Amino acid sequence: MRLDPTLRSHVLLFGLLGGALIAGLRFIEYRWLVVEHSIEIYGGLVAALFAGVGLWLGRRLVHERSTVVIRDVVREVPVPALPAFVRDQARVQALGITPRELEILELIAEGLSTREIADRAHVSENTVKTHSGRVFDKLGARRRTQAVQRGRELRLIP
Amino acid sequence: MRLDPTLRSHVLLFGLLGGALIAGLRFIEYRWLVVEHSIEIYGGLVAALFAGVGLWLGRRLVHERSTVVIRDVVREVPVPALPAFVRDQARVQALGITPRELEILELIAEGLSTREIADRAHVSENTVKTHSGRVFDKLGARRRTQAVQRGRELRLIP
DNA sequence: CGCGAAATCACCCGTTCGGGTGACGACCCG
DNA sequence: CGGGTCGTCACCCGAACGGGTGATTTCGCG
Repeated sequence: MRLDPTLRSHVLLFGLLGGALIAGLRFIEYRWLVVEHSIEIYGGLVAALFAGVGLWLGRRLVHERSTVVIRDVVREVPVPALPAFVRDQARVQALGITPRELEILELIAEGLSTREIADRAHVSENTVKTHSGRVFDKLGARRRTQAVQRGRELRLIP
Repeated sequence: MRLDPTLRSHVLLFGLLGGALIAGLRFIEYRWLVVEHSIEIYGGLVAALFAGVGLWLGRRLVHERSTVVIRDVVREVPVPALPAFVRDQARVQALGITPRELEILELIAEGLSTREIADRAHVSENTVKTHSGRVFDKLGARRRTQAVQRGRELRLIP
């Protein structure tokens, strides 16, 4: 199992935080204890600090970034991590949608034309049209956009 | 400014946590300090505990609940927080997309046909076509589905 | 083996879409 | 007042789409 860059950076982050924690604790220990400060203040500070770190990490973990290109301008935009889309397999079967049909539906949702889908899926345009026609039928959709809409709300596609 | 129930419960939660913290600290102080334990262990425990609490809270805050009705049974289910869609107004302006165009884009995203959009917006089909054409242009899209795709990833539409 | 489901491709035909151009009124701003 | 933006509508035309029918191949299952 490989570590992707993001995960690795998180691990690295934790390591650094651990190191900083140890160092910080030692420092605080010497500084504060010798001047007879209350253990409560010390504990409270540490607690607040780490609650904050936890909060920050929590938000960080559920956010992603993605690059988009518009008019030849590449930019990186924060995107709310749609928490790991899970297909409603039960509904797929209930509607009798085949894997290939689902695949074509996904490509449609990506905004591709029939020709582009045909190229990407290595089939003829006619084949794409039959697949899409069938999936429209099963979804009760009359248009591509409607099929995509339905597909989303039925959790068939992300 | 009114406090909605969710926010109020969060405030309450924080209050309780605060109380528990104080009590816990006192308890630990007496228990541990008298037996001459290391301040580092104590601090580490508190830190870990509150990092955990922070993490938990962080995840909690970005999740919503919504009521759904399935076969006449109302139940409250956790929902992967679609963090209350907020339109990227800056990008709307940057792309020079007008309110009307945005409106038509939304209706397209709902899977409506040109005719249906015309009816819903109380304008002629031709008008819808000019609006959609313009918005396609500004989004660099060639198809409805592509426009919807771009609109979503740019946070122009939900 | 034969049946059915899935995938593939073809052809036709009517509708919808996208793209281009032009035009007109309302409104705001300098 | 004149220019700019926005919204509205029209017409045209080629490309894309959807809907229907039919046909072939492959594959698993009984």
